[in-house]
Amino acid sequence: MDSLTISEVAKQAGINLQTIRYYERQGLLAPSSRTEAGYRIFSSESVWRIRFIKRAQGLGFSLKEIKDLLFLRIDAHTTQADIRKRTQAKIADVEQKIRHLQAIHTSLLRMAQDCSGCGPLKNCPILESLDGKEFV
Amino acid sequence: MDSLTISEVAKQAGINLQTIRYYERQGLLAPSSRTEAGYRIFSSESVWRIRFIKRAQGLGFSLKEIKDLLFLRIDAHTTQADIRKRTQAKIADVEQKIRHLQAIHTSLLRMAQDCSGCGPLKNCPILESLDGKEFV
DNA sequence: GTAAGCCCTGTACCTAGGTATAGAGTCAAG
DNA sequence: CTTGACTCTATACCTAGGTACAGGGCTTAC
Repeated sequence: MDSLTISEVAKQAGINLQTIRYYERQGLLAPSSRTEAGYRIFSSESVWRIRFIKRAQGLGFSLKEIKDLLFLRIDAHTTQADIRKRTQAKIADVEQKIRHLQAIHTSLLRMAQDCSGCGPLKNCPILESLDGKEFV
Repeated sequence: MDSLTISEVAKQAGINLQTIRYYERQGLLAPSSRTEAGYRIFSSESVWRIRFIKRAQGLGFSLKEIKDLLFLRIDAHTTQADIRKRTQAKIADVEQKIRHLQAIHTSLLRMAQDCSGCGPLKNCPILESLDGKEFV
């Protein structure tokens, strides 16, 4: 009752069947065994693992980083501190992305504020900004 | 003196030569003419246009959106209001991305704070979060 | 025993924004 | 008149994260 076919896993995890095979190729997931005919057999743990992957992706981890996390987890020498360190690196990463987007946001806002929304196009301050006449 | 070869444009705009041909294929840029031998001839305006593209990219516009902006600009019926509207749509887009990253940031921070950084791995609150036992 | 509905592998395709390579033609200097 | 630097097109390759399809093999119910 704990042995699932690939389509059952896909359905339970809410994921495309092809994606499961893709994760297997990427080394993120493996069937616990195969039938004589070569059919993949998964345990319900695989469903958890896919959910883990999806949550971590949602938090901005790449598949490669997630794979690292999974292997860290399996490694007997890994400590909570290791996992915490990865998480803190990812926090710094996300903070960096936010700062970048905020700089973009500021520039766009300034451009839109400078523009009255009327007047001839050739005097459009937004396009002038993009032309680099006064914008860094 | 206003007619440049592709490699001169590439050098002046600080961009890869192949990228210029790529932009041409994408309809973002075109040589003003060709020599008899088929060599592209650019005007120095192309250098400005590439800078425009690079600035707009830096502000989070995709090449497709930039192409739209360029065509808007050429269209005689376009007004400042049209350009302003695009810019405001992009502002909303950037704000959305910032909100998403901030939600990620909050979750990651909470996970890291819950984790003392010591203790056995099997009790790691970060991994528990990712396992979905208490985390949305 | 056969048809539907699974499953397998391998390969190609997709977006986005390029970069690289192959094979051929052109141009200018010595 | 040849050599090296430049250009052309076409095609392949790259990351990231998948998705789709072709051609075949199981399995199960009728």
